[in-house]
Amino acid sequence: MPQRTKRRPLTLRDVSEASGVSEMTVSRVLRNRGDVSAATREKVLTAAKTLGYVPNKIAGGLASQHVNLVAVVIPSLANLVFPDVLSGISAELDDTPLQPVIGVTNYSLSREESVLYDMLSWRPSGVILAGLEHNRSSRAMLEAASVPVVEIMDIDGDVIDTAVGISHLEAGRQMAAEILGAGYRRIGFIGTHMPEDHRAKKRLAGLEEALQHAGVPLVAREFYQGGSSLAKGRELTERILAREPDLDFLYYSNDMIGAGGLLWCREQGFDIPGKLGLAGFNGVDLLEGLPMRLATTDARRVDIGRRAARIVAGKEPRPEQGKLSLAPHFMPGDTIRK
Amino acid sequence: MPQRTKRRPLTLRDVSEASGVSEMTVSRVLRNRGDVSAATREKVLTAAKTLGYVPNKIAGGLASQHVNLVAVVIPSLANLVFPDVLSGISAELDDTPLQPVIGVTNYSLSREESVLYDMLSWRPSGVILAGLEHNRSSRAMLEAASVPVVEIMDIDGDVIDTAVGISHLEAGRQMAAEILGAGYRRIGFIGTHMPEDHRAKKRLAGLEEALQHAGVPLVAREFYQGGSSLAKGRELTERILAREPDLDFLYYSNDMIGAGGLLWCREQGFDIPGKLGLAGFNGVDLLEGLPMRLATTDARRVDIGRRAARIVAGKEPRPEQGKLSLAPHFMPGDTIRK
DNA sequence: TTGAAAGCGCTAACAC
DNA sequence: GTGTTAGCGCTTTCAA
Repeated sequence: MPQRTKRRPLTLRDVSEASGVSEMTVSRVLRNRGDVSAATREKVLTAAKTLGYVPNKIAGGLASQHVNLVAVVIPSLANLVFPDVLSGISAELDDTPLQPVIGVTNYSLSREESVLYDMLSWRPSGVILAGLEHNRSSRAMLEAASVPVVEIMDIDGDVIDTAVGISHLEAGRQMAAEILGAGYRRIGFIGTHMPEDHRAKKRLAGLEEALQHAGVPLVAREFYQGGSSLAKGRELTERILAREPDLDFLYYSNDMIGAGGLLWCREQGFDIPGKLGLAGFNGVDLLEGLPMRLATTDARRVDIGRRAARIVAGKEPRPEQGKLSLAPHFMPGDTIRK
Repeated sequence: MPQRTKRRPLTLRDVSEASGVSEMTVSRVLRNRGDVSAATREKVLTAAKTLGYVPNKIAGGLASQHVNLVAVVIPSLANLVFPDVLSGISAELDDTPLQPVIGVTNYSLSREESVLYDMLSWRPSGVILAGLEHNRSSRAMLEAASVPVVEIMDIDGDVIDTAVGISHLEAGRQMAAEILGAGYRRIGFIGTHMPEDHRAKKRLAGLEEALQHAGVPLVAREFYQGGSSLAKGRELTERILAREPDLDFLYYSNDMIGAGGLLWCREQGFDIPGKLGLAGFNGVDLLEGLPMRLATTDARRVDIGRRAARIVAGKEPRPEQGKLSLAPHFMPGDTIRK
């Protein structure tokens, strides 16, 4: 085994010495800035490659007073929706110098605060974060950061700088219209325990508002804690139907539990969508390939990621009033009567 | 709208002036280093909070010559397995000063190289990256970085510094033993097109080796490109059974396509596990809640994340030979005969 | 087209 | 327990 002395990390100076070109010019070459003759350029590039030099962005960032990072703060990676948002962001950032850095809050506002603090201490060029609900310190930090801040997923509420998302209130209303239009009248809702999930809460509010407007009460609600899974969907569906056997429609707060409910109902021999209609929310890919396609609302996740990234990157202007509202898109699937 | 002058970002100096304490002592307080009297401490903290000061880690990192970041490089976030690995990493890093920074390669070695280059330019304290297959430049960079490098998921191959994972060869052999032990003899394999997926390739090799050893040939293979989904699983299952209708076992390279196959086979009325056995790989949560539990191998994702993080954090020593091998765990489910 | 000087905001090392 | 000094590795600015 070779005696592996702990190398001093390489610096610009090493490349400068190896190439016989000043540090400044080496720096120019490595960043493609300013005019450098082809010959010097070549020398520098060769030297850098030979040495295996990797520039130190810490020093660079300090000197230039800016850093090409975009802080992206989301509640969870386990939730199927966020990878989609991230892929939209990456796609749009790919042809810019900006790079996303992901932080995860686990749906906790205080964790969000500390994640933001850590990320802002790297002085990113922009921030993208999920939701409009943040604690006071987080809002203060974001305002003090004086970089673009884009809140995503939701537009129903107060915006710090810019919001890109759908109206979940509207999504709830839209679903109510579809449910009522299809003739269902005894409707139940299944969702996460509310304090944590502001967007589901807004959808429920939109649903109830529209139902009430039509004189149709929401018959039952069932809430759960923790992550979503097919198993949870089965369990909650069984429970709500045990309590209220004559329900004719179940609106789930996400596709995963909706799919679990769907599988369970089919096994029980329910007539879907004839006697019982079902709908979820998000429009995740997972639904393709289930025995029946669950009705759902496409929450425009990839688009949201893209547009947010475009705004942070300066590819498109900040929308008027700071809100960019995308339209939630109802997808009928096979689990709601035509 | 208030005239919002572009503020100069706050510095230590501002806190120093506001509190009447030297910059150095302010720095000490903010980092909990060295002895500072309770009184000064209080003054500093108050001043910092009032101003809304967020330390500049770029400057800090440059001065201290180190940065509490761990680069985590994975192929994809859409793949259900990586969020699990990441949660293991986070869990173990949570009580250390280290923070994970995620980079995504989209299963491309050249993209891996550029992601590594970018991450190493931040001079992280350690690197965790998926797989043992990297291009020459990537290996060179990692070796030159002189920080702990932990390759995860796989241990069948050459290690740069440390590897934490399971043997996929062994997982394939183990599955072969289970399949043969249950009496299946006409076995097919369904998986991703190989060049991209080294670990699936190793499982297939392990499977074939063990089958061959028992004098049982692998009857059919079906490969696909792109992401995994239930729909893809259905499609491939239909195709392989159209070609080879007398197969009595299907081994899938992951649970998602396995689950799709399972759903399809049930709809076709196949007798599972009687006439046809099925197994996937990974042991993802998704499987709970399907009509039948797919047989699978638990790939120890969370444990892998934890152990890798522990090694990077110095909580546990680098294993001998640089390889930490966890045992893949067969889970029979309901789709293989007892 | 190239180079020299100054300094980004913080912390290590040492003095008091 | 607190302060002073020097300097981390780059880029900005300006001069040549």
